[in-house]
Amino acid sequence: MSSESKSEQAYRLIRSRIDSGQYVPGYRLVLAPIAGELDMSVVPVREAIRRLEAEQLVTFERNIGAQVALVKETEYLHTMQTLALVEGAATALAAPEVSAGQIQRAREINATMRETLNAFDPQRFTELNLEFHSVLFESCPNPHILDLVHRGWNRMKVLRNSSFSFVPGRAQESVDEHEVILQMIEDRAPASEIEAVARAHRTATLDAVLAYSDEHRQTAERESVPAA
Amino acid sequence: MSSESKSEQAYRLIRSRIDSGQYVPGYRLVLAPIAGELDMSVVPVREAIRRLEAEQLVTFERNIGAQVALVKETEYLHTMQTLALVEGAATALAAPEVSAGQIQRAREINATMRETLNAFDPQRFTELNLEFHSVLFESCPNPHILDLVHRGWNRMKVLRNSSFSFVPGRAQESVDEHEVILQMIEDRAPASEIEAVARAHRTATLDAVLAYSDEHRQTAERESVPAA
DNA sequence: CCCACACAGATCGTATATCATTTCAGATAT
DNA sequence: ATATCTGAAATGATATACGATCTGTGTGGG
Repeated sequence: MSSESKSEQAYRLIRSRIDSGQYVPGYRLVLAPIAGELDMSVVPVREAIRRLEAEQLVTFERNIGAQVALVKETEYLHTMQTLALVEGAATALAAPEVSAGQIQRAREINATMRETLNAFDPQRFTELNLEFHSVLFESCPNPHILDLVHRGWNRMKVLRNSSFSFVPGRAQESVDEHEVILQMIEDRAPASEIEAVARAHRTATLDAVLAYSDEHRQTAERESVPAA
Repeated sequence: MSSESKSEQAYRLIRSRIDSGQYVPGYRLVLAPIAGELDMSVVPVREAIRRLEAEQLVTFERNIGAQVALVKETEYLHTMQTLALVEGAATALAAPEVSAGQIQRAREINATMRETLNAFDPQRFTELNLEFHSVLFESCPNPHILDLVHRGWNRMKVLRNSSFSFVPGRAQESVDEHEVILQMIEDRAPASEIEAVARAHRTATLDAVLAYSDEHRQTAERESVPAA
Protein backbone atom coordinates (compact mmCIF):
# COMPACT_ATOMS: atom_id res chain seq x y z
CA MET A 1 0.00 0.00 0.00
CA SER A 2 1.29 3.39 0.95
CA SER A 3 4.95 3.17 1.74
CA GLU A 4 4.63 5.48 4.71
CA SER A 5 2.30 5.83 7.62
CA LYS A 6 -0.32 8.52 7.80
CA SER A 7 1.41 10.17 10.73
CA GLU A 8 4.41 10.46 8.48
CA GLN A 9 2.38 11.98 5.67
CA ALA A 10 0.85 14.49 8.02
CA TYR A 11 4.23 15.31 9.47
CA ARG A 12 5.72 15.91 6.07
CA LEU A 13 2.86 18.07 4.88
CA ILE A 14 2.85 20.31 7.92
CA ARG A 15 6.59 20.43 7.98
CA SER A 16 6.86 21.44 4.34
CA ARG A 17 4.28 24.15 4.84
CA ILE A 18 6.17 25.55 7.79
CA ASP A 19 9.43 25.41 5.87
CA SER A 20 7.91 27.08 2.84
CA GLY A 21 6.43 29.80 4.96
CA GLN A 22 2.87 28.88 4.06
CA TYR A 23 2.22 28.44 7.75
CA VAL A 24 3.73 31.56 9.27
CA PRO A 25 4.82 31.74 12.90
CA GLY A 26 1.79 32.06 15.11
CA TYR A 27 -0.44 30.19 12.69
CA ARG A 28 -2.78 27.94 14.61
CA LEU A 29 -2.63 24.30 13.62
CA VAL A 30 -6.13 22.96 14.12
CA LEU A 31 -6.38 19.21 13.94
CA ALA A 32 -9.67 18.71 12.18
CA PRO A 33 -9.10 20.79 9.03
CA ILE A 34 -5.65 19.32 8.47
CA ALA A 35 -7.03 15.83 8.94
CA GLY A 36 -9.83 16.59 6.51
CA GLU A 37 -7.47 17.93 3.93
CA LEU A 38 -5.32 14.80 4.07
CA ASP A 39 -8.41 12.62 4.17
CA MET A 40 -7.51 10.96 7.43
CA SER A 41 -8.64 11.11 11.04
CA VAL A 42 -7.19 13.48 13.57
CA VAL A 43 -5.18 10.82 15.36
CA PRO A 44 -2.22 10.69 12.94
CA VAL A 45 -2.27 14.47 12.73
CA ARG A 46 -1.97 14.63 16.49
CA GLU A 47 1.11 12.48 16.39
CA ALA A 48 2.64 14.56 13.66
CA ILE A 49 2.13 17.70 15.70
CA ARG A 50 3.64 16.13 18.78
CA ARG A 51 6.67 15.28 16.72
CA LEU A 52 6.94 18.84 15.49
CA GLU A 53 6.58 19.96 19.08
CA ALA A 54 9.55 17.80 20.07
CA GLU A 55 11.54 19.49 17.34
CA GLN A 56 10.40 22.83 18.66
CA LEU A 57 8.88 23.85 15.37
CA VAL A 58 5.49 24.30 16.98
CA THR A 59 4.40 25.16 20.48
CA PHE A 60 1.63 23.29 22.13
CA GLU A 61 -0.71 24.00 24.99
CA ARG A 62 -3.04 21.52 26.51
CA ASN A 63 -6.66 21.88 25.48
CA ILE A 64 -5.67 24.88 23.43
CA GLY A 65 -3.78 23.49 20.52
CA ALA A 66 -0.66 24.01 18.54
CA GLN A 67 0.71 26.95 16.68
CA VAL A 68 3.81 27.48 14.62
CA ALA A 69 6.53 28.61 16.99
CA LEU A 70 6.89 32.31 17.40
CA VAL A 71 10.30 33.67 16.73
CA LYS A 72 11.88 36.42 18.72
CA GLU A 73 15.22 37.89 18.02
CA THR A 74 16.67 36.18 21.09
CA GLU A 75 15.33 32.92 19.74
CA TYR A 76 17.24 33.49 16.54
CA LEU A 77 20.35 34.26 18.53
CA HIS A 78 20.04 31.13 20.63
CA THR A 79 19.41 28.90 17.67
CA MET A 80 22.37 30.30 15.78
CA GLN A 81 24.57 29.98 18.84
CA THR A 82 23.58 26.37 19.28
CA LEU A 83 24.12 25.65 15.63
CA ALA A 84 27.54 27.28 15.77
CA LEU A 85 28.42 25.02 18.66
CA VAL A 86 27.26 21.72 17.21
CA GLU A 87 28.19 22.41 13.62
CA GLY A 88 31.67 23.51 14.62
CA ALA A 89 32.12 20.28 16.56
CA ALA A 90 30.63 18.18 13.78
CA THR A 91 32.87 19.75 11.17
CA ALA A 92 35.94 19.19 13.31
CA LEU A 93 35.01 15.58 14.05
CA ALA A 94 34.23 14.93 10.41
CA ALA A 95 37.40 16.56 9.10
CA PRO A 96 39.64 13.48 9.29
CA GLU A 97 37.02 11.44 7.43
CA VAL A 98 36.53 13.90 4.59
CA SER A 99 37.89 12.55 1.31
CA ALA A 100 39.66 14.50 -1.40
CA GLY A 101 36.61 13.97 -3.58
CA GLN A 102 34.35 15.56 -1.01
CA ILE A 103 36.64 18.54 -0.69
CA GLN A 104 36.58 18.83 -4.46
CA ARG A 105 32.81 18.77 -4.40
CA ALA A 106 32.71 21.41 -1.65
CA ARG A 107 35.01 23.62 -3.70
CA GLU A 108 32.68 23.34 -6.66
CA ILE A 109 29.71 24.32 -4.55
CA ASN A 110 31.63 27.25 -3.14
CA ALA A 111 32.57 28.32 -6.68
CA THR A 112 28.90 28.30 -7.61
CA MET A 113 28.18 30.38 -4.54
CA ARG A 114 30.77 32.86 -5.67
CA GLU A 115 29.02 33.14 -9.02
CA THR A 116 25.70 33.59 -7.30
CA LEU A 117 27.06 36.56 -5.39
CA ASN A 118 26.35 38.96 -8.24
CA ALA A 119 22.95 37.56 -9.05
CA PHE A 120 21.72 38.40 -5.54
CA ASP A 121 19.54 35.38 -5.04
CA PRO A 122 19.47 34.88 -1.26
CA GLN A 123 17.26 31.83 -1.49
CA ARG A 124 19.66 30.06 -3.82
CA PHE A 125 22.68 31.20 -1.85
CA THR A 126 21.28 29.77 1.35
CA GLU A 127 20.57 26.45 -0.35
CA LEU A 128 24.11 26.24 -1.64
CA ASN A 129 25.43 27.22 1.75
CA LEU A 130 23.65 24.29 3.35
CA GLU A 131 24.93 21.99 0.61
CA PHE A 132 28.47 23.18 1.17
CA HIS A 133 28.42 22.67 4.90
CA SER A 134 26.58 19.37 4.55
CA VAL A 135 29.51 17.96 2.63
CA LEU A 136 31.75 18.95 5.49
CA PHE A 137 29.73 17.73 8.45
CA GLU A 138 27.89 14.70 7.06
CA SER A 139 30.93 12.54 7.70
CA CYS A 140 30.73 13.31 11.41
CA PRO A 141 31.13 9.95 13.15
CA ASN A 142 28.95 10.98 16.09
CA PRO A 143 25.31 10.53 15.05
CA HIS A 144 24.00 12.51 18.02
CA ILE A 145 25.94 15.59 17.15
CA LEU A 146 25.07 15.18 13.49
CA ASP A 147 21.41 14.97 14.42
CA LEU A 148 21.68 18.18 16.41
CA VAL A 149 23.22 19.87 13.39
CA HIS A 150 20.33 18.78 11.22
CA ARG A 151 17.83 20.02 13.74
CA GLY A 152 19.62 23.32 13.95
CA TRP A 153 19.54 23.79 10.21
CA ASN A 154 15.89 22.84 10.04
CA ARG A 155 15.10 25.39 12.67
CA MET A 156 17.08 27.98 10.76
CA LYS A 157 14.99 27.36 7.67
CA VAL A 158 11.92 28.48 9.53
CA LEU A 159 13.57 31.45 11.12
CA ARG A 160 15.04 32.64 7.87
CA ASN A 161 11.73 32.58 6.10
CA SER A 162 9.94 34.21 8.94
CA SER A 163 11.59 37.47 9.56
CA PHE A 164 15.35 37.56 9.41
CA SER A 165 16.74 38.72 6.20
CA PHE A 166 19.84 38.08 4.27
CA VAL A 167 22.77 40.35 5.04
CA PRO A 168 24.30 41.52 1.73
CA GLY A 169 27.85 42.21 2.86
CA ARG A 170 28.24 38.94 4.68
CA ALA A 171 28.02 36.69 1.62
CA GLN A 172 31.43 37.61 0.20
CA GLU A 173 33.16 37.07 3.53
CA SER A 174 31.34 33.81 3.95
CA VAL A 175 32.61 32.41 0.67
CA ASP A 176 36.16 33.40 1.56
CA GLU A 177 35.91 31.76 4.96
CA HIS A 178 34.68 28.60 3.28
CA GLU A 179 37.93 28.38 1.41
CA VAL A 180 39.90 28.80 4.64
CA ILE A 181 37.99 25.95 6.23
CA LEU A 182 38.56 23.72 3.22
CA GLN A 183 42.25 24.46 3.34
CA MET A 184 42.44 23.55 7.02
CA ILE A 185 40.68 20.26 6.42
CA GLU A 186 43.05 19.46 3.55
CA ASP A 187 46.03 20.29 5.74
CA ARG A 188 44.68 18.06 8.47
CA ALA A 189 44.75 20.90 10.97
CA PRO A 190 44.11 20.01 14.63
CA ALA A 191 40.46 19.36 15.44
CA SER A 192 40.33 22.16 17.98
CA GLU A 193 41.42 24.71 15.38
CA ILE A 194 38.96 23.53 12.79
CA GLU A 195 36.23 23.63 15.40
CA ALA A 196 37.13 27.17 16.41
CA VAL A 197 37.15 28.45 12.84
CA ALA A 198 33.96 26.68 11.85
CA ARG A 199 32.24 28.04 14.93
CA ALA A 200 33.55 31.55 14.33
CA HIS A 201 32.31 31.34 10.74
CA ARG A 202 28.77 30.90 11.95
CA THR A 203 29.08 33.30 14.84
CA ALA A 204 30.24 35.96 12.38
CA THR A 205 27.05 35.47 10.39
CA LEU A 206 25.07 35.83 13.56
CA ASP A 207 26.83 39.07 14.43
CA ALA A 208 26.31 40.37 10.91
CA VAL A 209 22.60 39.67 11.05
CA LEU A 210 22.24 41.29 14.44
CA ALA A 211 24.17 44.37 13.36
CA TYR A 212 22.13 44.59 10.19
CA SER A 213 18.88 44.24 12.04
CA ASP A 214 19.98 46.90 14.52
CA GLU A 215 20.52 49.32 11.67
CA HIS A 216 17.12 48.58 10.23
CA ARG A 217 15.31 48.50 13.51
CA GLN A 218 12.69 50.94 12.32
CA THR A 219 11.42 48.68 9.53
CA ALA A 220 11.57 45.30 11.24
CA GLU A 221 10.12 44.75 14.67
CA ARG A 222 12.04 42.77 17.29
CA GLU A 223 9.38 40.13 17.40
CA SER A 224 7.96 38.80 14.20
CA VAL A 225 4.58 38.32 15.84
CA PRO A 226 3.20 40.08 18.90
CA ALA A 227 3.29 37.90 21.96
CA ALA A 228 -0.45 37.90 22.47
CA MET B 1 -9.69 16.68 37.81
CA SER B 2 -6.23 15.34 37.30
CA SER B 3 -3.71 18.08 37.02
CA GLU B 4 -1.94 16.37 34.17
CA SER B 5 -3.00 14.59 31.04
CA LYS B 6 -2.92 10.84 30.76
CA SER B 7 -0.21 11.03 28.12
CA GLU B 8 1.85 12.80 30.72
CA GLN B 9 1.15 10.17 33.35
CA ALA B 10 2.10 7.41 30.95
CA TYR B 11 5.22 9.26 29.96
CA ARG B 12 6.30 9.70 33.54
CA LEU B 13 5.64 6.10 34.47
CA ILE B 14 7.54 4.64 31.55
CA ARG B 15 10.29 7.17 31.96
CA SER B 16 10.75 6.44 35.63
CA ARG B 17 10.87 2.74 34.94
CA ILE B 18 13.52 3.19 32.31
CA ASP B 19 15.52 5.44 34.60
CA SER B 20 15.25 3.03 37.50
CA GLY B 21 16.34 0.17 35.33
CA GLN B 22 13.08 -1.70 35.75
CA TYR B 23 12.73 -1.62 31.98
CA VAL B 24 16.14 -2.77 30.81
CA PRO B 25 17.47 -1.94 27.34
CA GLY B 26 15.83 -4.17 24.81
CA TYR B 27 12.64 -4.48 26.83
CA ARG B 28 9.65 -4.40 24.55
CA LEU B 29 7.10 -1.75 25.39
CA VAL B 30 3.77 -3.25 24.44
CA LEU B 31 0.94 -0.76 24.41
CA ALA B 32 -1.94 -2.77 25.77
CA PRO B 33 -0.45 -3.99 29.06
CA ILE B 34 0.90 -0.58 29.94
CA ALA B 35 -2.44 0.98 29.15
CA GLY B 36 -4.17 -1.61 31.26
CA GLU B 37 -1.88 -1.05 34.18
CA LEU B 38 -2.53 2.67 34.14
CA ASP B 39 -6.23 2.10 33.55
CA MET B 40 -6.35 4.07 30.34
CA SER B 41 -6.62 3.32 26.64
CA VAL B 42 -3.64 2.78 24.41
CA VAL B 43 -3.85 6.19 22.75
CA PRO B 44 -2.15 8.21 25.48
CA VAL B 45 0.44 5.48 25.87
CA ARG B 46 1.23 5.76 22.19
CA GLU B 47 1.88 9.45 22.55
CA ALA B 48 4.07 8.90 25.56
CA ILE B 49 6.14 6.39 23.64
CA ARG B 50 6.50 8.73 20.70
CA ARG B 51 7.81 11.35 23.07
CA LEU B 52 10.32 8.93 24.49
CA GLU B 53 11.28 8.09 20.94
CA ALA B 54 11.99 11.74 20.24
CA GLU B 55 14.26 11.76 23.26
CA GLN B 56 15.94 8.63 21.97
CA LEU B 57 15.16 6.68 25.09
CA VAL B 58 13.28 4.10 23.08
CA THR B 59 13.56 2.93 19.52
CA PHE B 60 10.49 2.47 17.44
CA GLU B 61 9.65 0.52 14.34
CA ARG B 62 6.46 0.80 12.43
CA ASN B 63 4.02 -2.05 12.98
CA ILE B 64 6.55 -3.63 15.28
CA GLY B 65 6.55 -1.50 18.36
CA ALA B 66 8.90 0.15 20.74
CA GLN B 67 11.70 -1.14 22.88
CA VAL B 68 14.01 0.52 25.33
CA ALA B 69 17.00 1.71 23.36
CA LEU B 70 19.87 -0.69 23.15
CA VAL B 71 23.16 0.66 24.29
CA LYS B 72 26.40 -0.15 22.62
CA GLU B 73 29.73 1.07 23.77
CA THR B 74 29.90 3.43 20.80
CA GLU B 75 26.54 4.80 21.85
CA TYR B 76 27.92 5.59 25.26
CA LEU B 77 30.91 7.25 23.66
CA HIS B 78 28.76 9.38 21.40
CA THR B 79 26.44 10.43 24.18
CA MET B 80 29.30 11.38 26.44
CA GLN B 81 31.01 13.25 23.64
CA THR B 82 27.86 15.20 22.92
CA LEU B 83 27.33 15.92 26.57
CA ALA B 84 30.92 17.11 26.89
CA LEU B 85 30.30 19.48 24.02
CA VAL B 86 27.04 21.00 25.17
CA GLU B 87 27.78 20.97 28.87
CA GLY B 88 31.12 22.63 28.30
CA ALA B 89 29.44 25.35 26.30
CA ALA B 90 26.61 25.72 28.80
CA THR B 91 29.01 26.02 31.70
CA ALA B 92 31.04 28.64 29.88
CA LEU B 93 27.98 30.63 28.89
CA ALA B 94 26.57 30.40 32.39
CA ALA B 95 29.81 31.35 34.11
CA PRO B 96 29.31 35.14 34.03
CA GLU B 97 25.82 34.72 35.50
CA VAL B 98 26.85 32.47 38.36
CA SER B 99 26.55 34.24 41.70
CA ALA B 100 28.85 33.93 44.67
CA GLY B 101 26.07 32.12 46.48
CA GLN B 102 25.82 29.53 43.76
CA ILE B 103 29.56 28.97 43.83
CA GLN B 104 29.30 28.56 47.57
CA ARG B 105 26.57 25.99 47.09
CA ALA B 106 28.62 24.14 44.48
CA ARG B 107 31.58 24.04 46.87
CA GLU B 108 29.39 22.51 49.54
CA ILE B 109 28.18 19.84 47.17
CA ASN B 110 31.71 19.12 46.12
CA ALA B 111 32.73 18.82 49.76
CA THR B 112 30.00 16.27 50.28
CA MET B 113 31.26 14.41 47.25
CA ARG B 114 34.70 14.35 48.75
CA GLU B 115 33.28 12.81 51.91
CA THR B 116 31.39 10.25 49.87
CA LEU B 117 34.63 9.13 48.26
CA ASN B 118 35.46 6.80 51.11
CA ALA B 119 31.98 5.45 51.47
CA PHE B 120 32.10 4.13 47.91
CA ASP B 121 28.50 4.83 47.03
CA PRO B 122 28.53 5.28 43.25
CA GLN B 123 24.80 5.98 43.08
CA ARG B 124 25.02 8.81 45.57
CA PHE B 125 28.20 10.14 44.03
CA THR B 126 26.57 10.33 40.62
CA GLU B 127 23.59 12.17 42.07
CA LEU B 128 25.80 14.73 43.74
CA ASN B 129 27.81 15.06 40.56
CA LEU B 130 24.69 16.01 38.64
CA GLU B 131 23.72 18.43 41.40
CA PHE B 132 27.11 20.06 41.29
CA HIS B 133 27.15 20.55 37.57
CA SER B 134 23.53 21.64 37.56
CA VAL B 135 24.41 24.60 39.72
CA LEU B 136 27.02 25.57 37.17
CA PHE B 137 25.07 25.18 33.96
CA GLU B 138 21.51 26.04 35.00
CA SER B 139 22.26 29.72 34.60
CA CYS B 140 23.06 29.20 30.94
CA PRO B 141 21.22 31.97 29.10
CA ASN B 142 20.70 29.87 26.00
CA PRO B 143 17.68 27.63 26.60
CA HIS B 144 18.42 25.42 23.60
CA ILE B 145 21.85 24.49 24.81
CA LEU B 146 20.54 24.03 28.33
CA ASP B 147 17.88 21.70 27.00
CA LEU B 148 20.52 19.65 25.20
CA VAL B 149 22.46 19.37 28.45
CA HIS B 150 19.39 18.07 30.24
CA ARG B 151 18.74 15.55 27.50
CA GLY B 152 22.32 14.43 27.64
CA TRP B 153 22.16 13.85 31.38
CA ASN B 154 18.88 12.00 31.09
CA ARG B 155 20.38 9.75 28.49
CA MET B 156 23.36 9.16 30.76
CA LYS B 157 21.10 8.02 33.56
CA VAL B 158 19.88 5.18 31.41
CA LEU B 159 23.32 4.26 30.17
CA ARG B 160 24.79 4.26 33.62
CA ASN B 161 22.16 1.94 35.00
CA SER B 162 22.33 -0.36 32.06
CA SER B 163 25.85 -1.54 31.78
CA PHE B 164 28.57 0.99 32.34
CA SER B 165 30.01 1.01 35.72
CA PHE B 166 31.57 3.51 37.94
CA VAL B 167 35.33 3.94 37.62
CA PRO B 168 36.86 4.01 41.10
CA GLY B 169 40.01 5.98 40.39
CA ARG B 170 38.25 8.70 38.49
CA ALA B 171 36.20 10.03 41.39
CA GLN B 172 39.10 11.63 43.24
CA GLU B 173 40.33 13.41 40.11
CA SER B 174 36.82 14.49 39.37
CA VAL B 175 36.37 16.35 42.67
CA ASP B 176 39.72 18.02 42.21
CA GLU B 177 38.79 19.20 38.74
CA HIS B 178 35.55 20.55 40.13
CA GLU B 179 37.51 22.87 42.35
CA VAL B 180 39.57 24.06 39.36
CA ILE B 181 36.41 24.86 37.44
CA LEU B 182 34.95 26.75 40.40
CA GLN B 183 38.11 28.75 40.72
CA MET B 184 38.02 29.71 37.05
CA ILE B 185 34.43 30.85 37.29
CA GLU B 186 35.23 32.92 40.35
CA ASP B 187 38.20 34.47 38.55
CA ARG B 188 35.98 35.27 35.59
CA ALA B 189 38.29 33.39 33.26
CA PRO B 190 37.62 33.74 29.51
CA ALA B 191 34.65 31.73 28.27
CA SER B 192 36.78 29.74 25.86
CA GLU B 193 39.02 28.53 28.68
CA ILE B 194 36.15 27.56 30.92
CA GLU B 195 34.56 25.73 28.04
CA ALA B 196 37.77 23.84 27.30
CA VAL B 197 38.27 22.78 30.90
CA ALA B 198 34.65 21.80 31.44
CA ARG B 199 34.72 19.77 28.27
CA ALA B 200 38.00 18.11 29.18
CA HIS B 201 36.57 17.25 32.59
CA ARG B 202 33.88 15.18 30.97
CA THR B 203 36.09 13.78 28.25
CA ALA B 204 38.47 12.56 30.93
CA THR B 205 35.63 10.63 32.53
CA LEU B 206 34.82 9.14 29.18
CA ASP B 207 38.41 8.05 28.65
CA ALA B 208 38.56 6.62 32.14
CA VAL B 209 35.43 4.57 31.57
CA LEU B 210 36.67 3.30 28.23
CA ALA B 211 40.05 2.36 29.65
CA TYR B 212 38.37 0.66 32.59
CA SER B 213 36.01 -1.24 30.35
CA ASP B 214 38.92 -2.29 28.15
CA GLU B 215 40.65 -3.80 31.14
CA HIS B 216 37.54 -5.65 32.18
CA ARG B 217 36.53 -6.72 28.70
CA GLN B 218 36.20 -10.36 29.73
CA THR B 219 33.44 -9.69 32.25
CA ALA B 220 31.43 -7.06 30.43
CA GLU B 221 30.36 -7.55 26.84
CA ARG B 222 30.60 -4.71 24.34
CA GLU B 223 26.88 -4.68 23.80
CA SER B 224 24.60 -4.85 26.76
CA VAL B 225 22.02 -6.77 24.76
CA PRO B 226 22.55 -8.84 21.62
CA ALA B 227 21.42 -7.05 18.48
CA ALA B 228 18.73 -9.56 17.55
C1' DC C 1 -21.09 52.30 31.93
C1' DC C 2 -18.62 48.36 33.62
C1' DC C 3 -18.06 43.90 35.53
C1' DA C 4 -19.45 39.07 36.41
C1' DC C 5 -21.58 35.17 35.19
C1' DA C 6 -23.38 31.86 32.08
C1' DC C 7 -23.92 29.78 27.90
C1' DA C 8 -22.37 28.25 23.31
C1' DG C 9 -19.03 27.17 19.97
C1' DA C 10 -14.63 25.43 19.03
C1' DT C 11 -11.15 22.40 19.98
C1' DC C 12 -8.64 19.10 22.30
C1' DG C 13 -8.41 14.46 25.10
C1' DT C 14 -9.54 9.82 25.45
C1' DA C 15 -12.10 5.45 24.83
C1' DT C 16 -13.72 2.00 21.96
C1' DA C 17 -13.87 -0.42 17.66
C1' DT C 18 -12.02 -2.00 13.40
C1' DC C 19 -8.43 -2.74 10.03
C1' DA C 20 -3.58 -3.84 8.75
C1' DT C 21 0.67 -5.87 9.58
C1' DT C 22 3.77 -8.85 11.63
C1' DT C 23 5.19 -12.94 13.87
C1' DC C 24 5.27 -17.53 15.04
C1' DA C 25 3.70 -22.21 15.22
C1' DG C 26 2.31 -26.09 13.03
C1' DA C 27 1.60 -28.73 9.03
C1' DT C 28 3.06 -30.41 4.68
C1' DA C 29 6.05 -31.57 1.03
C1' DT C 30 10.55 -32.47 -0.66
C1' DA D 1 15.26 -33.68 8.62
C1' DT D 2 14.69 -29.38 6.71
C1' DA D 3 12.57 -25.92 4.20
C1' DT D 4 8.48 -23.59 3.03
C1' DC D 5 3.82 -22.48 3.19
C1' DT D 6 -0.38 -21.22 5.71
C1' DG D 7 -3.22 -19.45 9.06
C1' DA D 8 -4.14 -17.82 13.61
C1' DA D 9 -2.80 -14.84 17.37
C1' DA D 10 -0.57 -10.66 18.82
C1' DT D 11 0.15 -6.06 18.13
C1' DG D 12 0.19 -1.65 16.04
C1' DA D 13 -2.41 1.89 13.08
C1' DT D 14 -6.33 4.41 12.25
C1' DA D 15 -11.28 5.76 12.41
C1' DT D 16 -15.18 7.20 14.88
C1' DA D 17 -17.56 8.82 18.86
C1' DC D 18 -18.08 11.10 23.01
C1' DG D 19 -16.66 13.81 26.90
C1' DA D 20 -13.76 17.61 28.87
C1' DT D 21 -11.82 22.06 28.65
C1' DC D 22 -11.06 26.46 27.04
C1' DT D 23 -12.43 30.99 24.87
C1' DG D 24 -15.22 34.39 23.55
C1' DT D 25 -19.57 36.68 23.70
C1' DG D 26 -23.74 38.36 25.31
C1' DT D 27 -26.77 39.50 28.99
C1' DG D 28 -28.02 40.89 33.46
C1' DG D 29 -27.02 43.25 37.65
C1' DG D 30 -24.47 46.68 40.09
